[in-house]
Amino acid sequence: MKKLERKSMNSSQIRKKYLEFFEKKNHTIVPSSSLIPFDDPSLLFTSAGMVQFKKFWATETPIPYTRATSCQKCLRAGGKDSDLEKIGLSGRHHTFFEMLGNFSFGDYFKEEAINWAWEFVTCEMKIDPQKLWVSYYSEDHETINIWKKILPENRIIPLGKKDNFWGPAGDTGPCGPCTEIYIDSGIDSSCSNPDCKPGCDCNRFLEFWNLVFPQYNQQADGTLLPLKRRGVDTGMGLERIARIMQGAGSNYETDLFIPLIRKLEEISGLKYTEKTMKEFRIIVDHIRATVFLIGDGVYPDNEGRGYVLRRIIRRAFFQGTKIEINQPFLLRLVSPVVSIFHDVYPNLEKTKEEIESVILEEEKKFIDLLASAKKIFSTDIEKLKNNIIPGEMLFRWYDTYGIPRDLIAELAEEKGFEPDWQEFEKHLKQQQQQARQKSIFEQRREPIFEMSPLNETIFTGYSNTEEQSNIIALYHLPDRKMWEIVLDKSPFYPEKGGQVGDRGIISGKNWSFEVIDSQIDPRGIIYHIGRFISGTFQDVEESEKVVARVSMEHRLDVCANHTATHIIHYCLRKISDNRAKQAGSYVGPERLRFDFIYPLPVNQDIVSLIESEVNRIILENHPVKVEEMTYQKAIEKGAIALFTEKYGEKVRVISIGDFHSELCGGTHVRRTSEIGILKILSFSSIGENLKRIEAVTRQHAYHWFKQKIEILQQATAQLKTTPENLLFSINKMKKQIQELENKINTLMEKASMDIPSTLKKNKKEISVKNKNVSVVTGRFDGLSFEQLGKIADGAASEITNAIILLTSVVNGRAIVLCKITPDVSKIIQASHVVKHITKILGGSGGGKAEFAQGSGKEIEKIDEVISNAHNIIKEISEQLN
RNA sequence: GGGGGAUUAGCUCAGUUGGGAGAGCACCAGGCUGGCAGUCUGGGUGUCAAGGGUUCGAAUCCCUUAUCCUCCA
Repeated sequence: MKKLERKSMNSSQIRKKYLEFFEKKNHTIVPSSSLIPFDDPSLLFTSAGMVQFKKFWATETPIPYTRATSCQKCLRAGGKDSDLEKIGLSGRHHTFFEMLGNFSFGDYFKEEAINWAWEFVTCEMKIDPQKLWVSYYSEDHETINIWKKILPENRIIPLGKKDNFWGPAGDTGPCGPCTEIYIDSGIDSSCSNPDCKPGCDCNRFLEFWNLVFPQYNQQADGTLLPLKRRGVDTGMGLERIARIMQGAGSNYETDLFIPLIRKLEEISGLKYTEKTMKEFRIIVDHIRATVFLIGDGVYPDNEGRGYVLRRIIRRAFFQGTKIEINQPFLLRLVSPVVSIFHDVYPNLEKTKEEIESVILEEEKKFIDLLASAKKIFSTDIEKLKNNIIPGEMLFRWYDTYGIPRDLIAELAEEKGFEPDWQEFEKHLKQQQQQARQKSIFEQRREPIFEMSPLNETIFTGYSNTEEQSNIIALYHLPDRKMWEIVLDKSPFYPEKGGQVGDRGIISGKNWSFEVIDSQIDPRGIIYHIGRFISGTFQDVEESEKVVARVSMEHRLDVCANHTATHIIHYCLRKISDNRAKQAGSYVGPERLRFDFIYPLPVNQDIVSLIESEVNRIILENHPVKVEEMTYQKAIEKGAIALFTEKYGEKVRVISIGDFHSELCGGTHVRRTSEIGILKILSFSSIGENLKRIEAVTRQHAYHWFKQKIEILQQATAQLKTTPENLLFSINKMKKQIQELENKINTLMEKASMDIPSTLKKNKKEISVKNKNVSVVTGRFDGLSFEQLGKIADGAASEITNAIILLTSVVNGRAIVLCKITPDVSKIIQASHVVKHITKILGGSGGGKAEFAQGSGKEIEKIDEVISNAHNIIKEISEQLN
């Protein structure tokens, strides 16, 4: 066997060889960034190695290195590039995977990139060059000329824009041609097409390395301008190269997956065979994604990233039910995943227990959902007249209740029903279109002018709140009726890390502009959003000199709340023995919100303990220090980091006194006493183990106290007492009320003894449709509907064949209530009587056969109506005939 | 970001064209039993998520907000 000439290599060795190879070529080894893109809300997850370097190509601001190499953890499971549906069907796609890459930012280009890639594959990996094919973008002549020097032309395949032209990531930005390297796994795995070659969807040619050459900058109008800092961006899936190096049939039969498959065999009692392959693959793929997502701080949720995680966990669990596992089991796969990766990603070991408990909770919830799904299915299906389930019903199950399609299909088959999937797809498509259209509409932004290229805004707001700068772009936001200004230098802090964007004023020669929000984009450009308060957009000149001034009041409030947030975090950790963990925060000018994971029950005592601790620290007037240092150094010094990793730049560390420090990009007060005072307004549980504290500081706290004290003063004034005696007075009053109520009840009971005699006095016998009926009337002013109803009930239990008609005057209106005993109600209905009577009284009403009510405004007619009731009722019954 | 659904007693949930707020469990009181387990009798403990509107009358219909579930992006 010739295959054995190449030595099998495990995945750790491949990672190491790759990074070392490029390090020798003067690349800086950059650690993998988090799966959650740092400062990039446009992207759901890190989906490629280049994500953390994106802005290095787009801008011309200084960068720490021009060559980099990394092994990046990636997730493609939601948003723009999702592979979720492909998992299990192919042996080469994953939701979570690792991508090896080398990058050039305005340094080397196609020639070196291609030659080094070839050298690595053939010399380091020792792959037989005869088996390698490549593809290139058909219009990229540079690339084909380089390849021609390396391998015969019949193994160099041109492909179109769809396959071999990359980007831009959004509508604008860096993009360029790419070239891909494939391995031919032999004619056996080919499709039947004799013309089979790279680009074909069958299994013969496996693409494993994509070299992208960002060289253009796409403009909003679609034109391609040359990129000044053009470069190289390559990506090789670790799972694919491992498969090749280990001679495996698919990515799943490598050392990255085998231990997981073995464990799953043990749990399910089934073997990994052709029959169970799909389920096994989906489960082991998804558990990796789950472990890494939770490890990077994502929790199951009903929107955004958390929602993607929830779907992944549920899909995996559902596959489990197909191989007859019906209890929580995914958590048992966490340990094997951690064992595979703990060398490369040591933080997994630390969060392992938490990952397990989050997964268990989610599995339990999903089991509940499946149970309720079955209930909904059987109730709805009874309404059907034939055995076809309409698409609308299918869609409602799926869309509203989240019942998985597969489950619907299973249940339907079990009960012998036929789902109309075609109609279902129509509904789904309609929803997709609607969502897409709406989201495009929301983001309309019309440029008035825009300097090119647009560079990262220089942020000066840590030290200054006022800045002389130049205006380099102006946009109109027609949907929000607002404008956006971009400056070359800005003191405005843009919204990030939970802290809201600064507000303030930008003034030019003939205009001034109120900034109500500041935002930042992935390129680091700060947008000042707001309205013109004098002048209009036509008065703004390109490159005009302006003065940008941040609102001090706004900034100070925000700073106080941000530092207060850190102190709350510190106190929570102290009280919980470091078990509390920040899950998110909002730092605005009026209030702050702090969400955290806390595995213990929290009661009011703990909340007030936290509040007094925080205020003690505020009063102790500790200095708040800001330092810049490397990430490594910060962690060594014990700073708390919410985001696990970030590329080699310096990070900011905020320290309070000598007891707490935290990585943070936000703005803070200089000493804790500037916070003034902190009041916790609410403490609530917002989910499984997830708690929320809302608090106010500075004048907002003062106003809170002031308002409460005013209420207290009003209350004491009303009760003619002092705050100290307030509780005593209230208790006394309560007792008095109780006594009074008892008295009233006694009186009512006495009075009600008279009611039957009153009613009897007013009883008249009439004949309706040859049936003897007693008409009983009464007027009890001041009694409510409810009380009249009770009287009517009492009367109805004593008199047979009765029509009871009661009235009263409440708030100047005549209210009417009618009760008719069951046998009589078949002849004449209470609602008819009430409608008729209330009409006479200038009102209306209605109800059911035995009971009805209504009201009218002409109270002077009540007595007449009552004394005439038996006649009126006779009339009604005759009309009905 | 855009849809669909939900929110009713401590918990799980019913509530029909708008017409008197309900069930089971839990809870409280009393009885039976030597004690426990148990059981019988009695008791509803409620801002129908919040606010506004329509109506003689709203848990129910309309609008706004909050929270949760779910689908799509």
